[in-house]
Amino acid sequence: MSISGSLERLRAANTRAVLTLLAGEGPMSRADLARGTGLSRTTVSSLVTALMATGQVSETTARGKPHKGGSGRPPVLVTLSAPSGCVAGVDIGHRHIRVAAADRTGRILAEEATDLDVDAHGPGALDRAAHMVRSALRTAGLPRGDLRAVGMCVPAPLDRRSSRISTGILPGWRDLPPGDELERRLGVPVFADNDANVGALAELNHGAARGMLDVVFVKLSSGLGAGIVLGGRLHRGTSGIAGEIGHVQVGEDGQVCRCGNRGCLETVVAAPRLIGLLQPAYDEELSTELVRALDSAGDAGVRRVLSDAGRAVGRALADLCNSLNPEGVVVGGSLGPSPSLLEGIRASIDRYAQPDVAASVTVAAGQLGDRAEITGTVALAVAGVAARVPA
Amino acid sequence: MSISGSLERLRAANTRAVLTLLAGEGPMSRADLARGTGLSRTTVSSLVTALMATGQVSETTARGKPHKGGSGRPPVLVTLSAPSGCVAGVDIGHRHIRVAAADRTGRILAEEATDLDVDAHGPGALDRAAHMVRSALRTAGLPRGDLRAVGMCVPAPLDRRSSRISTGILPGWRDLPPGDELERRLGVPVFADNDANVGALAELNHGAARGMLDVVFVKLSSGLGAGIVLGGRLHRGTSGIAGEIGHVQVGEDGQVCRCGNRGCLETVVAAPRLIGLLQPAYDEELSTELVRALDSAGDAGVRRVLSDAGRAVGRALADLCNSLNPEGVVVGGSLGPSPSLLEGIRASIDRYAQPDVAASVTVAAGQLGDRAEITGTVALAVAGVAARVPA
DNA sequence: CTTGTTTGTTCACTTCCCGGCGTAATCGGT
DNA sequence: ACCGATTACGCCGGGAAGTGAACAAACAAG
Repeated sequence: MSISGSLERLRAANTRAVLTLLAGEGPMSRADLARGTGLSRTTVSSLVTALMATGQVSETTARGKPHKGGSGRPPVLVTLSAPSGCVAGVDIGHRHIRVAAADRTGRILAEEATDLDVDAHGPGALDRAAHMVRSALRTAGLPRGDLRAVGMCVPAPLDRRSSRISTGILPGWRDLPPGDELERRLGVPVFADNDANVGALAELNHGAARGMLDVVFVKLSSGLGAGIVLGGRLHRGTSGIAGEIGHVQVGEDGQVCRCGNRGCLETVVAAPRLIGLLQPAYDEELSTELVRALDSAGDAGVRRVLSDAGRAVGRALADLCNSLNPEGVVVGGSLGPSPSLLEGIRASIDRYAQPDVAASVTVAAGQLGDRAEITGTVALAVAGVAARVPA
Repeated sequence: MSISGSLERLRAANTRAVLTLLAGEGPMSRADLARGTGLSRTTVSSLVTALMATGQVSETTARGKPHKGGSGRPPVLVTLSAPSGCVAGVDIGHRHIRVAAADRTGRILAEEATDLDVDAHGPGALDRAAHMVRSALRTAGLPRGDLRAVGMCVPAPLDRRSSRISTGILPGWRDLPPGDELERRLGVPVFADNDANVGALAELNHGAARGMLDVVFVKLSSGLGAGIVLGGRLHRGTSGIAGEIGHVQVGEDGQVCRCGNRGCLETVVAAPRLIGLLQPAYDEELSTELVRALDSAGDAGVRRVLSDAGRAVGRALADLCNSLNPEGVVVGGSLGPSPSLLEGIRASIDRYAQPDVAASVTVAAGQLGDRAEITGTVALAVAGVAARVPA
């Protein structure tokens, strides 16, 4: 009836301490683990033998170097064995679906992508996604039964309470809880979130935001969204729709936005609109990749447009930085790495944010490019599995 | 050499669990404590006897009612004995100093206030504050040696790393770390923070934001600042200067602000400026109190000005709500409770924030009025003492 | 007065962690 | 090649903490 005893919880806590230390630092000796956790060597030994019995860790055959330069018995390194089973990630964009199969450390083993007009109707896209997951598992040589969890993202805010897509941003997805739907199709737990949030998670774990505690990740592509990391954890807000930075109003009489308001920042800086601005001046058909290339090459028109867009985004970010005083701003999405965009953002932050706030924030491009989302969904799935009891 | 053993830490953790439960729920029986903490009655008994030996809790003479309506041995309630020693709070504003002496539960026993031009020079104000603390202790009949810690706030952002006041907002306080200075004068630990932050803490603990996890507390008085609570904890940012909502630019060619920019929101809505707008139309000299009274009485001019100010603030808050998706917005400061101001804020949030964000946020006036800060500084001191080992 | 219920305590037992001792393995010096 | 120094690891006994069962105490209801 009552919760399991405190002593067992203590042991569990110590076990977790050992495992996280091991996860963070890589293979180590028992003695090092003892030093790192503050536990005694005896206890660590006991924990490690228990963990070896359940197969969660194993000893490395390769002997490590003695502790401190000098002599001594060489330690036996104990290493985290890759947990059994696998996970998958599903990145659903406006115009693409991308899936990945990965082991439970987050290493991606197979990947698939399709171009597809996702917006139009949801069920078909979800069928397709489920199919791609199964296919990716096959390519990676993983039996379907090994799948433990799936992470997914959609390019729209997701209400955590109804698990529905908030507001009519994505037509054809009304009243369709994407997580539940995919879960029904695949038969394993699905963790769904917004694309900017998983992007932030990816950059936080493996990208430009590694080690930062307070970071704002902005994603600029078809839309404009932000994933906000505070205290090292994703901030989702009361109803889970935090990060809607794209709907700051920048002009009373601006273009009408899909959200229903007028003059939203998103209508000014979204990639399609920027391309629309530039296209008349170029012969070839522009794409975001081409625009980025032209920017790196120093094309004046592109630089001007991207710099202006950066300034507009930076204006909103400056306000947000004043409020949150973050350590970093990471810019992702298809246009994220453009130098002019970054410069524009930096300039606006320097201009509009408080001097001390501006001085303490780093502005950097995302390191994961268009694979940020899929990396993040995999991380979401890995975290989701780890949160359950390891049984 | 090594850290104290895990077992002792376990007992300490369980003791803390009992204490916090007791602090949250008030006097309870040992059996209830066992149910609440998940520990066994036996363990709780053991912990309680230990706590009674050190005098941290005591049994109430008044017997409680049996657990569930029916019969049974009546429980003997154990209650948190007011911890020995006391704390003090120091609220430093632009034009006043207010101090309070309180017991370690946060109950205020004596209070003093002075009007004083604090901005001009820091050292004098700090001397004065230290003097007032000693005086308040005397009035409360507390020996000076009982003072364990002091919480204080200043009306300016405070850099946590240098513990200095950030930027030249407060002239005469440059390079003067207020916390350290007061600590030197009083000889006990001083925990210093920004006024909006402690206000948020106060409303969170004892006011309008009780029980909320994500709240934005805005303080509108001489300046405009925000204290941001996320996940039930104050968010201070990387360098501790989060919440600078007053320096959102609302007009390129606005008035020059003390922060160095032009057109900051603060220059438009700060109380002195609002009073300056209204004064010409009134015979008597206006004060914030009078303005609030006129607003409640339905004075058209005041309502218009406050409503416009609310809309301006609400505009900035709407953007922040879009980013953070909080549960509540609490408006404090001398003009906080004005109905027109609140209406204006609510209207702007409804207009400019995403519909789902606006729908999930409550806008309310602070409940603590001009005593929010002093309550918060006391809470800061209480928390600061509790964080140390109870020895 | 008896019965039932809830509380709080005592006791025997288990779980867990720690320190010390002994053994294993390697390095550097002679 | 040998020997001390150093580090790593396992085993054993001791101590600390928590738990369940049993028991006395205090009341309400019948």
